[in-house]
Amino acid sequence: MKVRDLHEWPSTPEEAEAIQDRLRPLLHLDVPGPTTPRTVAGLDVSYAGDGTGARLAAAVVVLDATTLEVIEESVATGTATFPYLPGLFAFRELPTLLAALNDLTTTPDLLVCDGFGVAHPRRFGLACHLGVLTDLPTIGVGKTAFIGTHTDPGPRRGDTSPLLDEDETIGRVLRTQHNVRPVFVSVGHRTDLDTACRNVLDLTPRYRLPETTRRADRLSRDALAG
DNA sequence: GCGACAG
DNA sequence: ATCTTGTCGC
Repeated sequence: MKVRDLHEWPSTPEEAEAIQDRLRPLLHLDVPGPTTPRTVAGLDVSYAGDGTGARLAAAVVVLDATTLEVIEESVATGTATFPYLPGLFAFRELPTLLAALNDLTTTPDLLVCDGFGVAHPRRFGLACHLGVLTDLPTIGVGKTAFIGTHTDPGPRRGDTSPLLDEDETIGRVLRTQHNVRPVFVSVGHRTDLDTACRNVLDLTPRYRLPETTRRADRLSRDALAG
């Protein structure tokens, strides 16, 4: 599929933050999202090593949204060119993820990202960045808290509580399985929070994490190994 | 000023 | 993310 060019690349955290601030106005937020996507892609990255220079493998797995069967897979390997800094996490994974997306013959109706969308210090997490670069609907599904405050949602699958930053709703804490630790859902691009949570529930018939990310996680892990 | 801090 | 044994439970 076609991906927007990565024209400039930051060499300092300050430049990275400036890029986020410059791209943020390109987001389409609170527009109706894909309620019944035909295909959904999961993205994930595995690492070998630490800091800059770590080897990494980025995987994209496209599933049929109805049957959850694999339609297409893509993996790319590379080297981290940016250190891990909370809030700038995307700059570590973006180049390799885009390479994997580029090799896709399919154009997914929705991208499910590891991490956050607008639930981010500058409202521009990985899911937002990938959304602007692909112009596809994207959502972020985080496994642990980042920014914002929340109360625990009820114990049943489908229970939610708002993720708040002051008075602003930046995401939703969503229980995907009964009595299982919830996930953090936030919108990235071209969708709304209700649709995003609906999509995540549709992708979690059995496990805590979306089937898309589980598949991508395995694929990226295997790619690093052999 | 001191911690906390997506993956 | 990754380093890591056994263990409890469906």
